[in-house]
Amino acid sequence: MDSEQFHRITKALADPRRFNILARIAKDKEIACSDIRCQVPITAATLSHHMKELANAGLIEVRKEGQFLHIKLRRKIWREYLSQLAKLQG
Amino acid sequence: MDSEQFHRITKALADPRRFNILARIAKDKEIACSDIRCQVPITAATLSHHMKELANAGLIEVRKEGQFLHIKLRRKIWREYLSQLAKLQG
DNA sequence: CATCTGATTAGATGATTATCGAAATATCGA
DNA sequence: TCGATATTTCGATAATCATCTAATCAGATG
Repeated sequence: MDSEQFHRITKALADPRRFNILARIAKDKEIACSDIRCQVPITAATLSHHMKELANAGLIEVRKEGQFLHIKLRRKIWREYLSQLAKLQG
Repeated sequence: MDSEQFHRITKALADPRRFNILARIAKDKEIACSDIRCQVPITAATLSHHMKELANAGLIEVRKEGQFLHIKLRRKIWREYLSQLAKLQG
């Protein structure tokens, strides 16, 4: 993972609301965007914005099925991010 | 670690310059603020600001000795943060 | 005491960004 | 085709924040 992506991820996590959304995504193998909206009080516009940030950071995989978006955590990237962070410790 | 501190940490890491400073701190057992300034091009005011953010997040321990500040990574906190992050993975 | 050096504070500026409402786009079902 | 639902885009606003300069504080040393 290059340092650019690393920092994009770090910034993507920095907003608490966005982090919580990501945590929600991580709970399931896959979740629909509309399901997230049922569980988190948030406007569609704002959720769309956060999704774009998470996708931009490479943290999620987005699959479109009809009207719906299905979201998955990219667990391999997440593990890479964690091991990158762990390097700080020496 | 409560969620408030967790989010303070994620925000503290979100600025690349500040993250790099933290990484520099982590490299040594302890480092003087003035040494950091020799190694990173940054004004004293900005460095002071970043130190405050890192301290506020609980990531560093600050020891004053005469005119100098000596900075240490709080490795226990860092480990706690990592393991908190790892919980996302399930 | 005068001065130098390290660090903080205050105040200002510019950039980024989270948020929303409204309009637009897309897909489905009747 | 019409209406309902899901999502995106646009435009605006408000808040946050990184950065700097200048001024100040604190400790060391002459």
